[in-house]
Amino acid sequence: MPEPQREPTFYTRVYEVVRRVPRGSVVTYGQVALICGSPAAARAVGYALNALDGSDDTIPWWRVVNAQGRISLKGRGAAADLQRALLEREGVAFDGDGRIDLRERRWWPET
DNA sequence: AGCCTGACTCAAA
DNA sequence: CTTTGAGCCAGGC
Repeated sequence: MPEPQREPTFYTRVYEVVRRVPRGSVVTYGQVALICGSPAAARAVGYALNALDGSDDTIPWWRVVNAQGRISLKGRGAAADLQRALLEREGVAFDGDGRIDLRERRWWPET
């Protein structure tokens, strides 16, 4: 029998990683890419999350921010406000420039 | 198959 | 501080 199913796709890996991010913590796109095996595939991570489009509420997409600790949905308006609201509700604080203190909020999987 | 785009990131100027 | 270019992956035409 030929291979019934190949390794999980990049999307799948992204979802699995994001799903493990605990409440009140955040990760960066680059981090997720690294965990998925492609250190420089941060763009694909964003693309994967974009593909969710709210159809998968089991994935805390709002806990993913860019490397500067800021929300990358700046150009999408409503979604950006939603993300910030959701994070603040989990206890994640933003400074005057809309940045999160990654030194304290960054989550990292256990090897 | 090729080319373009995008919720990204980093280094260099 | 800002701007530019290159690298990465998947999807649509």
